[in-house]
Amino acid sequence: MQKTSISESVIRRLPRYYRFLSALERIGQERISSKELASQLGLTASQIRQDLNCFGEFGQQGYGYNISALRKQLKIIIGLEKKRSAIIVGAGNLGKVIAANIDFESFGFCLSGIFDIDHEICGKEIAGFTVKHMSELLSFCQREKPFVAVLCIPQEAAQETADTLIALGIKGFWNFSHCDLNADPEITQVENVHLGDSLMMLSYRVTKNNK
Amino acid sequence: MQKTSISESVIRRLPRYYRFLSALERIGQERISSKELASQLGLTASQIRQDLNCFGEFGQQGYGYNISALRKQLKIIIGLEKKRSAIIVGAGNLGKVIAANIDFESFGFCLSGIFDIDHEICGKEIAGFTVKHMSELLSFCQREKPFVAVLCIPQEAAQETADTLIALGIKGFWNFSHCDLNADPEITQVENVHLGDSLMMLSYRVTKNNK
DNA sequence: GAATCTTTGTGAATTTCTTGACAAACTCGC
DNA sequence: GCGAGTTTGTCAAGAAATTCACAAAGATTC
Repeated sequence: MQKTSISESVIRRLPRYYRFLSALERIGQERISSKELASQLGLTASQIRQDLNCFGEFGQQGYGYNISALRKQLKIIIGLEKKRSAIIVGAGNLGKVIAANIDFESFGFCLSGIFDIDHEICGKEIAGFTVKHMSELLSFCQREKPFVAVLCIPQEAAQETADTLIALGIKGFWNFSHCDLNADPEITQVENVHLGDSLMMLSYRVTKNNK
Repeated sequence: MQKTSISESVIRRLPRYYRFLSALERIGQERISSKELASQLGLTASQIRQDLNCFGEFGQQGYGYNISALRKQLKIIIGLEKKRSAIIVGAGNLGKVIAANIDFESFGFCLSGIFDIDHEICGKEIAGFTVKHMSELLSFCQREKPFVAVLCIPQEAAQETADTLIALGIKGFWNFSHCDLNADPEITQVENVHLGDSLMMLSYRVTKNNK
């Protein structure tokens, strides 16, 4: 299906396509051409066709793309039809908000546990889960085999915790810990979220625009 | 100072450089070569030198870069020494966490107000601010001239609210509203944060890696 | 202070990404 | 069911980003 190794640039655009097609499907639209899609997303038609063709031929000449069929394909490509077990490590402010507000099911995961090192927090209930202590990680992982971990811990602890989790079989990290994790990309995938970086980019742009 | 228009790819790397140099400064390191920096960041030395040279000549042959001097320059380039007024619009779960956990001062901004449309929420105190009702936006903006707005509202309301804020003089958006805002890039800067997209990219990668 | 070593800044080469162009294939209206 | 109109998939051209390579300049050693 996949023609050759997919570039980062293409991968970054996939969620946007998926999101947009979902919105179109919701309002009941049936078909769309690459040209129309491009104009709505601010891209070129050529780029969209090129991107989609990395994964297969989903369109039809003279017709365009069937929105719900294409969305379904993208869903499979991105892996969203899976329900991979995810745990949250670190139940501070951020951990809590993520537990309560991210609909993991929509993104190919299913939340299966929340852990923290602080005994004060353990035992409390968050988003329907009782927070467990980190010392229970080993037995939990052996039993439940979680696939990914959401790291919401201080950066000092992040790499060490990540290494432990990798040893316990974790295959991916959604990392909110203000640092860039090291992990063998053949084995473990890392998606770093740096809100600070994002805010700095905004700062750069408004600065540049208002010199 | 700036040689030519800076590409997106370079801009995306700037915060990472800044973050890393800050960490080096904190542990008391004085100098670093592009080679060493590259190996620690997983980039090439050439790329780092090329990137930095977009903004000036900060290094010295045979020595490398002085960490605290370079950090200071980056701070200016990114605009972090400014203290631009920022407001949060939408004081739900996400708005609250951002208000409480983002150190705006470190990123070139200074939080000056929090707004919500829900009368239940207005009047409550968050991060030292009393939440104001949206109807007070006009007079607040005329008085305080906030520079950027953090949008933490449902996507249905996002574009309309953004348009209102642009009319009130807002020059940048840090947009958490699950949609891509439209705005004239000559006037208004938009930094969209899509946690869902980020999680989808993780899903894609772990899927691909475990077929 | 001379010789060697290190490292920058930069022009050119290379690689990657995006856009343009068009034949082939399908749709749609009559 | 025919002809005009659309739109795809793809190859090639063009643009952009990254890497290479090296002269020039300062650091370091003896």
